[in-house]
Amino acid sequence: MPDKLDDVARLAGVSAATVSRALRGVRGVAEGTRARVLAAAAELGYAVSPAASSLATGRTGTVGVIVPYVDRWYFSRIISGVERVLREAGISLLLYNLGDDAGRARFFAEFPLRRRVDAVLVLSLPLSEAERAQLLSLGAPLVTVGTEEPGADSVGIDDHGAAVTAMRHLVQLGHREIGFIGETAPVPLGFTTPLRRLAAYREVYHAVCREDGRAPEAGFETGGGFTVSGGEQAMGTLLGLPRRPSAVFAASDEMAFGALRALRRAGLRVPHDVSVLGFDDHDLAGLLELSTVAQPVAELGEHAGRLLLARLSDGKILTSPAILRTRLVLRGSTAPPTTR
Amino acid sequence: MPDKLDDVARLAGVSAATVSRALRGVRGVAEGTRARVLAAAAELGYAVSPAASSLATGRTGTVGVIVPYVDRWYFSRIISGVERVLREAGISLLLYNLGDDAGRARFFAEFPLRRRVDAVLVLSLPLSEAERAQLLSLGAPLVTVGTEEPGADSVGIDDHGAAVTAMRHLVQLGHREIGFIGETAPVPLGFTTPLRRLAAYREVYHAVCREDGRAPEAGFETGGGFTVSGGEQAMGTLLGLPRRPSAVFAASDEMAFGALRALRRAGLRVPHDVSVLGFDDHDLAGLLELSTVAQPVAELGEHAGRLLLARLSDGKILTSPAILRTRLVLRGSTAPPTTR
DNA sequence: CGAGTGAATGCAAGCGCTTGCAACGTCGAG
DNA sequence: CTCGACGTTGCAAGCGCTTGCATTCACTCG
Repeated sequence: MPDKLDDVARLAGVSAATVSRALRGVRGVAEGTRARVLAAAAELGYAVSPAASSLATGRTGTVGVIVPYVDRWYFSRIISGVERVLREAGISLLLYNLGDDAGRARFFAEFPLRRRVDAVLVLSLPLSEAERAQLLSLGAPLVTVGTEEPGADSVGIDDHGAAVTAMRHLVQLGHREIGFIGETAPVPLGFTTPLRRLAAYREVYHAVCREDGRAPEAGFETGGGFTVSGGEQAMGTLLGLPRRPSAVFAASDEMAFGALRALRRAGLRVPHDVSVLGFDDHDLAGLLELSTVAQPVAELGEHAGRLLLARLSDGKILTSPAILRTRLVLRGSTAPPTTR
Repeated sequence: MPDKLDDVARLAGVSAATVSRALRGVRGVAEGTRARVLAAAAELGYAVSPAASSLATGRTGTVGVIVPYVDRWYFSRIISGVERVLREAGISLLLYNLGDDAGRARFFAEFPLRRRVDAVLVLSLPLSEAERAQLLSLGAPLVTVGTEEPGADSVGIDDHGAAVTAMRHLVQLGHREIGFIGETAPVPLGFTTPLRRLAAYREVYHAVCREDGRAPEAGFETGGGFTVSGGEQAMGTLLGLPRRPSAVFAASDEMAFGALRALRRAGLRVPHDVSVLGFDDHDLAGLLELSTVAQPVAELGEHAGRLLLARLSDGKILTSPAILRTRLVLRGSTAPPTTR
């Protein structure tokens, strides 16, 4: 039984319509009246009912954020960034965590954000034709981070370019035998980021092999599931190979951490025996002296938030995706190979 | 212009009232009718408008989750756990990130969840009298994780007991000079968890000092802000002390990680020169061979989710908080002190 | 001085659902 | 055969806002 618009109206001595207008700052209300209304509202501690307002206007003051995982470093940072800018704009954030293919299927089947949000943000998730259509059918702006979708604004980094730079660094150090830890097909949830990093790896590694006049080692491409333990296993696989790589490029720092562990357990020293290069610049990368590709994760989130706000107010969609800069951070895990 | 209840009603050849009842599974609708309605709704891809429904019933199908940070390991895991169980129950999660005191003040001033949620979950945040009153004034169930509040259900761990166990482990190994890395007053956002762990530290450490007939080193209590870099600095402080501790108990793994780094930089070996014990069992604790107190973070979140659902359906509040078990995980960062 | 103008305000009709109550069979019991 | 009970369904009144349109009023201008 909280107060309603009418209570405020009565207290301020005006009609409900005027209160509504005054509270929302709509023009057409005399200054004095507005002040009186505001005072009355403050006195009663009144706040409009989002449900009623939403029913009347069709707007919800809420955006839906769809994430594959919330408890991974990358995603939690992005969410944090988005949340910050939305909160400052007075917009609430409805969080939907997919988790896996089943969760994803359920989400799109039930589609809980129907009529619940004014805009949607999708993180790192390439959409199927049907999913995109479904999302767009909401008639709400769609923004993506890390993927590009027709009809959506997007922010991201140049995954391919960044990975090529990373690989070139290893090559320049003198490495010719470079392993990769990423994701093996089928990639969970259809992520394309791992594929882009893999493609960059291949491009550089295969070029090196061509120069050396030999075939690329097929076994050098391993999957680590973007987790520490996955990375550890993948490194184990790499170490079991007849021809061992002298350097490893991991598509995420967390996998690189796992690789470091596997190496340590195997009694190998980094970077003396094997160089390791990661991707992300995770909080702990510095701690572990991991060389890596830094990407501005918090900024990605904030930028996405700003894109949402922009789309919410003017609705225009940017023609090209915003690409944020990455940079190679060299620490102690990469060095020239030692001849063995 | 999505379909509305009436469209479904027309298609099914019944009244809107019947559709409403059929869709929600309310008793009092003939089986055949219900089937027809469901079919019609499916055919149109109809879904009720949450706003309208909420306006009519007063329920929102949403719970608000208030967190101090989303991008810290502990919180992101909890959120993930909560989200999972809520999602399975078809409930949406509105996320509010406080960030700092200013954000907290703003949150309670604007109080955006007023009339937006059916229940509220507060993570790790001790509430002021006023804040608690404000939250309870929503008339919605309140659940907390990591704190206890009158009028709220809660889940947590036995921080004090767990920390005492951790400290005793160090003592049993033979350590008498034990440093602490936690939070120094004023604790940000008024967290009490750091204080409980500090109290446990003192209890054990002071007892040891009494046995040895000497005064506790005041400088042994340092603050690391629950971050890696904070932990690193704190360890630096500890190392600068005239009498250096032979073991350090960090109130979080992330601070322990920082401590490890400071030690490595100082050229000291763990556990040979200094033992380090953390708290959390962070994903990377294994990687760094950190001995720690494991707490079931995901379970805390899931339990909180279940508590919310229970409160949402029957409204009864548990008399006592649920305490989940912790356990000491011994890895390679703790060992008996070496006489120097 | 009257008509015209524009700003400020109020009226009332929705927005799309839920739900108490009435209406309408149908059926079994008396 | 009548009546009451019961299971189904529909009616219509909200739920608390927003907003197009009408109204009122104070001015300005010719």
